[in-house]
Amino acid sequence: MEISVNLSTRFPHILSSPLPSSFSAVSSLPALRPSHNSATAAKTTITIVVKEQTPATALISRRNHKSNSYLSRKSAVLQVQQSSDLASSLQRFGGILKVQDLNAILRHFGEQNRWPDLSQLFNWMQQHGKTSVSSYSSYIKFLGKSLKPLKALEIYNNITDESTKTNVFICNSVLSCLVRNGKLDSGIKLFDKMKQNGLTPDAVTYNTLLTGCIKVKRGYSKALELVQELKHNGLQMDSVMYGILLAVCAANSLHEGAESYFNCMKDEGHSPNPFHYSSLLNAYSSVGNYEKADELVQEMKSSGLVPNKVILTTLLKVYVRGGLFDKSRELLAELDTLGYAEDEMPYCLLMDGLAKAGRLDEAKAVFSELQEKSVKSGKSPPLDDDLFLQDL
DNA sequence: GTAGGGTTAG
Repeated sequence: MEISVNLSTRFPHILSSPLPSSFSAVSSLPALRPSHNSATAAKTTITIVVKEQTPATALISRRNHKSNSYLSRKSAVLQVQQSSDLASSLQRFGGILKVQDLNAILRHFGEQNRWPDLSQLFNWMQQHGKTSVSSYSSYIKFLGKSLKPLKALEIYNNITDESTKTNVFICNSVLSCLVRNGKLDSGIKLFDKMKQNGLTPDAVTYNTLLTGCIKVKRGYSKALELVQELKHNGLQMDSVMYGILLAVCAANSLHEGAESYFNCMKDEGHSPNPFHYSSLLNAYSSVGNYEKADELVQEMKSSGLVPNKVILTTLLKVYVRGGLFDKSRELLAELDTLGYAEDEMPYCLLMDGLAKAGRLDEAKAVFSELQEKSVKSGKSPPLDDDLFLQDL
């Protein structure tokens, strides 16, 4: 079938109107671009060949339409991401961007640590009603990364919709933000409120809070309470959870507890990874139990894992704590050979142990060795949990 | 079309 259309009037209208869905246009639309020279344009007759739609061509048509729309949105996403003037580019492209596109830009800003752009975009999205659960969970996560837990709480507290406020992704994101910034007590208090409001916590929720127990006073007992609660809620311990618990035990010098979790984990069929091994080793270091440490490293090798820098440094710590200074020096030499002694940590471990044992000359000798090499150092201390409780 | 993970020093 072939029809002729006389485009004598109202070009823009014709061009902006979609063809009936039962037809697919074969002609090239750019040829229809209206001319400002109305004298010539008015006489233009264009032949459009149309074919009856079959299910197959209908599918292709939909795909092309979807693809074109996707491409233009994708282009707009890039324009906004690369724009030096976010406000004007949002004004220009914001209209065609879907919430998922804006979320992608939001994540991009977050991954690039572009904090001012991140907040500006989120504000725009809120003002234009273009947010979803994902927008909140991403934005709050990045507020945590940029050390702005108060801002995250403000965003969360301003959510009025009940189901959004108890959405597990958003709740986990807020709790993670607090824990990441050293606010475990505030996090646990907020967690209780969230449950009262209807949150059903999942394994991620508990792992998030358990992580906060590692570097905190009374962390072990808090962790035990959380474990009891998650089991009561029918959730199961997983490999990650065991990893966190081992770290909690190690941080509290509880080598028996660590051993017990390690064995439980294996009994339940989880294979320990280097993180599990290093935490248990670290727990052994608190009592200088080098026999068990050596045994564990052997077991690790037998399972096919190669001891890495952290494992060997932790083993050094065990030897030092156990007073095995000759063995320690041998291991330090091995670390050096492997290129694992480029920072000051292993030297500090050995010097500290020697000094505490009153072997100052030997400690000084290690210090001289350290000075001869170009070693690196540096790490900032974490933040304190201060006035957060009163905000909750 | 979103959230979470554990390791080494003082």
